[in-house]
Amino acid sequence: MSRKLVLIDGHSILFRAFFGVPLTMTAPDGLHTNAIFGFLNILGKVIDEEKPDYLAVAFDLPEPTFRHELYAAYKGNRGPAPDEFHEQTPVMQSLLSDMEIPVLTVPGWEADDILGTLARQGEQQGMTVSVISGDRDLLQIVSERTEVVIPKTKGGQTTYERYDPAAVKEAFGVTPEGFIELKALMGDSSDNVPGLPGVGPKTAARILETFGTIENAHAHVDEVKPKKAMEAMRDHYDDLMLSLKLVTIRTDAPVQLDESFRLGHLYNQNAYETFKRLGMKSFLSRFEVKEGEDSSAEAYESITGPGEAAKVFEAAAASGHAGLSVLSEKGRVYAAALSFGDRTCVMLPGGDLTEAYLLGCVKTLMTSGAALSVTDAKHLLRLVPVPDEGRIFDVVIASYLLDPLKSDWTYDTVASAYSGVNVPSEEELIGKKGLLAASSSEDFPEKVSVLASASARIAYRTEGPLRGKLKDAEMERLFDEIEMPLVYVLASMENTGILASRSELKKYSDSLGERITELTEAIFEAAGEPFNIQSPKQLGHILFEKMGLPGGKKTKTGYSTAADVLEKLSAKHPIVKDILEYRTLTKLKSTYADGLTAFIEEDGRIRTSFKQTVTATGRLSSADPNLQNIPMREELGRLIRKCFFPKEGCVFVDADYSQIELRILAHMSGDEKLIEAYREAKDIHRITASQVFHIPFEDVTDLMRRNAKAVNFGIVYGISSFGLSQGLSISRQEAEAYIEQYFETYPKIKAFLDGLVASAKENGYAVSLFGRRRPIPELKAANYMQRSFGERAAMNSPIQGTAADIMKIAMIRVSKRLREELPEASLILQIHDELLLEVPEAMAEKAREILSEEMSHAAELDVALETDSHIGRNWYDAK
DNA sequence: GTGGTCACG
DNA sequence: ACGTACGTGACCACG
Repeated sequence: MSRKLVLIDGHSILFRAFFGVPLTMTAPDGLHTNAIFGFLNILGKVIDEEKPDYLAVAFDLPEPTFRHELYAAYKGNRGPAPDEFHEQTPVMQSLLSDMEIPVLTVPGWEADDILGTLARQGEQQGMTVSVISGDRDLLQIVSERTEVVIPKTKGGQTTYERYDPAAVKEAFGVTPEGFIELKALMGDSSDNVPGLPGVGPKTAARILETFGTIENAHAHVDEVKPKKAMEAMRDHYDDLMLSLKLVTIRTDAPVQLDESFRLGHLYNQNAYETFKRLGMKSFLSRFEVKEGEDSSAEAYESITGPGEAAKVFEAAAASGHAGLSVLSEKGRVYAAALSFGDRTCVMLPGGDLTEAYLLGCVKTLMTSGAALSVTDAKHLLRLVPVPDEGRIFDVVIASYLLDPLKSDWTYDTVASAYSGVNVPSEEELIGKKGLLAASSSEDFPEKVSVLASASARIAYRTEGPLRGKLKDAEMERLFDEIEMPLVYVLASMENTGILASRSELKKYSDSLGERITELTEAIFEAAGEPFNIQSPKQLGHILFEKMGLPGGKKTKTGYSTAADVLEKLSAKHPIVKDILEYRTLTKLKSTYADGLTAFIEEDGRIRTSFKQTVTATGRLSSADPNLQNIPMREELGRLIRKCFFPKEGCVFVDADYSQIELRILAHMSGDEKLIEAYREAKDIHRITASQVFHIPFEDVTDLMRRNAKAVNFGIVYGISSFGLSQGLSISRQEAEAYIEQYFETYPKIKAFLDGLVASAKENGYAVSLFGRRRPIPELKAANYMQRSFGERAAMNSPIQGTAADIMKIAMIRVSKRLREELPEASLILQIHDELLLEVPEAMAEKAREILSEEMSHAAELDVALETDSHIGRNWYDAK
């Protein structure tokens, strides 16, 4: 069986549906949904009957295409469709996207061209193709492998007119290619094609039957009958040729049929929510699970006694593989669930079954050697810290690796993506405020049981498919050898936390407060009135309207008051400097001094949450609070770091990679000159300046070095002359010259970056050295800005992603070495290229050796990975 | 909830 | 002509 491609002419089907379904149908918000409803009915039927392997829908853009411009003289007589129709088009497109169906629009190209192009590509790839359209305009692309299907609705029954080459011949007396000429002759008023005056379908068919082609008919124009047609052809042949061009569907549109067209999970969580929002209840039955029902967990067994629980845990261990979910908050257990074989068992602590007993069972299971599937391994490991020996598979992390652009993976979204079932989300069950807040409600036991059992069951069920997908995507090792081992490290880091001094933060905050008061008074004085300095709107009004400073407007909402704008104004009026200082100080006070104080727990420590499934590139992120953006660049802010200190008897040991991303670039590009520069182990920015500007190393000025450094940054970010000009405050032309000189000096880097973009365009994703993928859908965008962004991301992601991979490897190895050799030392923070340890003072040097060694050797590249390390009594001194 | 701003790598 | 450097998270104002 060859693969089946179904292509849908979106506008024409939606338009048909609009007139086929009464206009009375609306969403709760009043949006008409009749056309959407009709479209979905047709779509459902098409999928059931055609059983496509690949599916896409093409739409016209509202902009004029070149053909319309070409024939601007002819006024189309297609009456404007009502607003009730137009309002449904974007909603339809977004719903299709939710259903993971590619929606194709290309500026300057009509949907017909997109469909024709994809149909031909499908044929070339050996597929059979069905094009679903509401009209016959597409009949010319019918071939041995491509049919056109036109749905007809009669009395609520949908039937199909199917056209293969024979059916076209039978209905119109011409071949599909001949259909082009037929249409050119007879014209098509709805498409602004004039045709020959006085020539209708009959005459047109007769001419083609007699002469075969228009060209041949023209060659024998005297023989063309009737006379009227003869004269028309003789006098309007040029117009006819234009018509021919106009009606020919092109097959060279800039679209590419690939695996992204494969039919996926139409009825997923996103689509479910959109259907609900649109009030289209009748489609909800297509989802495997209705709201509130949880067939994925089948019926769960409630286990109430310790003996019974122990047996369940034993049975789960004996089965070799189980899904496990332990719901807990602040160390308090609310439920545990186990899913294995066809059983799903839920245990709520209380009565005979104590929390401690349950935790004992969980721990035994985790160290039993059984394979465990979970939806939040880090949470489990924080509750039950076990050494990295078990076989734990976190289905959320696996889902993230497969689609890192979706940053909010949770068990319910994993369920809809990889098991095809829909389960209620945690928020739907217990609300946003957490388990403790929900525990007072009457139906809490049922809700928490559903939550735990669904989570355990989903984990158990989706591990298989996810592992298969990881393997297909060549990310199995990344998952097994980096991401999962890292979870243990992160759990331990989070549990450890970092000490922060309440009193020092208070002192710092108060001193900022005093200065802020002074500045506020000075600013009000200068402005002549009090106002909210923190409101960009009010500030813009004062500066640019009342005080008349030259305000280059920037944002959509009004004047920009961003620091780079204000800095240019700082010479014009003293108030500007005060405002900039006010900004800095209030930021430091509210976000850091006061903000962090609120996170200090009873034992004096702050525990951040390291997020492993958020970034597009594979980096970690830190939240609640974010400890990865503690001030550093300015001295005043940097002082906050003195408020972070190690516990009694300990010191901080800190190490950071030296220009890891540039070194990765040198390695991956294989550029000998850059590699050699690193081998010489000199100041890399200075070397770059010396090589790019052809100046002896010793003669490089600070300005040259600064420029070279900015270029190096730019290269890593995915260079653009505009970006570099911004970064250096120079003209675009100068920036362009720098880039050109840089690429002349390091030709392999240019080739490497070009290759990254080409490869990402071909595959749809960028890849790191360790196989981490980052999809870049923007590369296909018609919009220049979006596409350029995609190209920069294609250059940056492999570099940033590789750096993230290497740091993760280093963390795993450092953690292991410390556990074996310095068990009293703790890894406590990661800041992208930096690690911070808390170490008993006597072992500081040893810890520093381990840290530098493992970071440097986390990957063996063609250039050494060097680190800078420090020891200090607080974070400020350790940097 | 979104946009503007700014802290970090 | 267009108008951005890559990757994050937190706070504030405002509708």
